[in-house]
Amino acid sequence: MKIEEVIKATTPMSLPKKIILNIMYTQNVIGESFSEIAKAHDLSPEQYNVLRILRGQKGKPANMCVIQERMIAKTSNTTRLVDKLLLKELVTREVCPDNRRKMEVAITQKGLDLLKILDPVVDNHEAKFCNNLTEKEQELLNELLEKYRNV
Amino acid sequence: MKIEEVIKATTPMSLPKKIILNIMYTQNVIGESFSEIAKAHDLSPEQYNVLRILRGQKGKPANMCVIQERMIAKTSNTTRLVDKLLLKELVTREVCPDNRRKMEVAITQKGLDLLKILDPVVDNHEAKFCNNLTEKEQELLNELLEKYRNV
DNA sequence: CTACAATATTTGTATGTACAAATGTAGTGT
DNA sequence: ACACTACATTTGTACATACAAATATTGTAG
Repeated sequence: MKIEEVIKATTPMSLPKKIILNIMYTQNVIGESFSEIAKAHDLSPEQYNVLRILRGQKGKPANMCVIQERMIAKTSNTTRLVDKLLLKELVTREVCPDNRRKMEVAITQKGLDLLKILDPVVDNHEAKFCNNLTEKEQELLNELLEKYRNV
Repeated sequence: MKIEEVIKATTPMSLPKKIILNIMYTQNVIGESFSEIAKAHDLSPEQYNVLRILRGQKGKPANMCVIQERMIAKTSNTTRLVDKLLLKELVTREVCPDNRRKMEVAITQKGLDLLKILDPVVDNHEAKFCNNLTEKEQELLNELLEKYRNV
């Protein structure tokens, strides 16, 4: 469906407006699809995101500001996200011995196991949207998005 | 900046994953930029969205479900969005005489005036991101996004 | 006409987000 | 040592979102 039909526009729109709406709406479609996946395992998308970042640390714990800077939505409240993950025993949180201002957050085995289960589901979710595009088109889309974003 | 640098990825990612993260992150960048614009006029992005939909009605009032289906984020709570706009006297809300289950929401002159002020700012915001792309590339990006989304 | 399903909207509740202020710790200059 | 600034995180508050349940109205089958 074209974006004009999605929002049932009555008058023609400029190309820049169509692109913006298309990106906003596409993100929404992706986000809702991913929400379902995460929710089925009692995670919010942002909680999943934190777990993924912690696994990327390969054993090393991450402190709060490291997590924050690696998140997609930079304005999330990391403290409360980690609180929720703690309750589910998917992460640990300890004061950093070298610098007591910092916290060391690490993923637990239970957290790693959960990610392992989710991996193929997430891969499939990511691949699903690319089904209609050739490899060449995928590369092009990726390049255009980066060019577009870097104002 | 490439998306790998944005999220400071340590290991290489698949193209489908890069595209998804790129769309999510780009939406975030656009959204935060637009939030500032809306906020400067005491509107949330979704409140602006409702006003824009109501103006598109060209005088005809819209009922709640019409507003809902034209919004980008379909899960917003339209009742409470309209509540906020009512308080600012940017819209009116009345029971529909033909069907008392429905509400008729219409934009006021004050609302139209506000949109008029915002129009050039929003146009500029939309155009800004396209600056790096040729007309041809813009068309291509738009087409690829629609192809991508329609799973 | 009555009971029941369908439609349109509102409300309640839990959760998430945005942002400012507060807290606690570390580094720096005097 | 002292005051001061910078840093890292947490907390408070208002607002937004997700989703189920409640309310009110209309349409419909028997």
